[in-house]
Amino acid sequence: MADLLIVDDDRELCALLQRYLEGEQFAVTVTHDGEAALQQMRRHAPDLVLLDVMMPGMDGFETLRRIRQSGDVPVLMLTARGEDIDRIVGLELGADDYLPKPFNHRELLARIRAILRRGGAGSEESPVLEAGGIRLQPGAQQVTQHGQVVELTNTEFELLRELLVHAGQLVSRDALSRVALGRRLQPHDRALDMHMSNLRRKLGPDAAGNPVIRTVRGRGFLLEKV
Amino acid sequence: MADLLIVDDDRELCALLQRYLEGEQFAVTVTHDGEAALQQMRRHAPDLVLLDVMMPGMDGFETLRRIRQSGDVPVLMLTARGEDIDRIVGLELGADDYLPKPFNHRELLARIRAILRRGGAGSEESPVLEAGGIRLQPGAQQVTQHGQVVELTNTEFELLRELLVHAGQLVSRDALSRVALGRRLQPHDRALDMHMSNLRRKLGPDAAGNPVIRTVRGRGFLLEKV
DNA sequence: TTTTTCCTTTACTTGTTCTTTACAGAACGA
DNA sequence: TCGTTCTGTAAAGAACAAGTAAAGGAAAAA
Repeated sequence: MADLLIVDDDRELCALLQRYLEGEQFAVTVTHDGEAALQQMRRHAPDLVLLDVMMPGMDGFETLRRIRQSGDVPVLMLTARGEDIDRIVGLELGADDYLPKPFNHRELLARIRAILRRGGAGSEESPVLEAGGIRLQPGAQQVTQHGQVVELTNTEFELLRELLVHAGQLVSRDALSRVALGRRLQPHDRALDMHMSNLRRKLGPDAAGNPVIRTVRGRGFLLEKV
Repeated sequence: MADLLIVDDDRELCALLQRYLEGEQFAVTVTHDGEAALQQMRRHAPDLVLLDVMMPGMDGFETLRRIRQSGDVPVLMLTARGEDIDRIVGLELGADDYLPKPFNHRELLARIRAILRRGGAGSEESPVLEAGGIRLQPGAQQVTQHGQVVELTNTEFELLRELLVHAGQLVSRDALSRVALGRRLQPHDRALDMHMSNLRRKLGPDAAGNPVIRTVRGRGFLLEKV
């Protein structure tokens, strides 16, 4: 199956990941810094790189830049928080996806498979998401609704992205919080609701006057596919 | 059904949990420290481990680390609320979920089921259930009857789901109570009847004027397959 | 620096949902 | 038939989740 290269200075985490991913039938190589990663890649080109952002020495961004100079292998960034996501995923650096730490291993697996599935050769722009008259271009960090540009903040963008990825499907509050806010949902944390509120205000109701994003009380939200 | 392993030094709590979960048709094994848990797992691999964090001797973190060295059975951590939650759930330690103590049975049950479901078959999209002109889409959290959307509360939704899963077959009152309300049916507990009543009102009678959900006195209910 | 933008928190409001209580009618057994 | 038990449902209220205005705060931009 596919060759993965993990780059992370946390050796314990690497070992854990390696064991888990090997159990999933991947061939896994591990390095603990950017230099070693680049060397390893010269020896053998992996199908996908899992790259930590926070590393001593050459950090994830710099490593990614160097990786990009020599090829277009798909890269999945492991980030500490929700911030900097645009720079990571955007064209500027050209990562294929990111996953905020801490993440669930099943989630990681899903993303790895998604990346491998969609490109093989990578280098393609992440796919445009579209549903209910809303069009989201991940690379351009831009959203249009019926052709009109909608200005969103990063958090709103991530929220909408997650809802679009699962258009028509329920997305739990916790999942949204983790993806957009980079943390698990705490009791009494109303930040998610505020972002949701702002997002809805910017999107406005659909043709029938209903909100585009449906609330499922006690469970989460979902974007109507229409 | 599924095998659970409970690891907690509080024997009283263990006994309580065991009784409850066995009532829910789980096969439950109990150990009171990490060593015993690992031994037990070597004898027989459970489908899910409920692991207390605070234990004398090897604590929950260490036990989890050891569990992870030998496989990736799902683990639900029982923890005091507060810090470390990220470390617990994140990949660093690799728990699948956590539940702050004290917790109620219903919540525990929901989380256990969620973990087992997601691990079971990578079932991203659960199948649409259909019978008697009623169509229930679990992912979209939506029910339609003859094409018309029927607005249901979560409890009503769970009741209907259970009836649809066993369409044409008797479902006991106790089973319904446990699935939808998260508790055994108590004497004089009329909540289930109220939800049934509301559900029936929302669904209305079928073409022949009969209720869609038939009562079997002293036993339970069943949804006519038609 | 100041300004601006964005995220989060607080506080309040609203509306929904679940449960309990109470009573009436139906089904059952004797 | 009569009394008992079970079920249906109306009504009330308790508990709770979600929407959002406004203010505080932090970080980026000017």
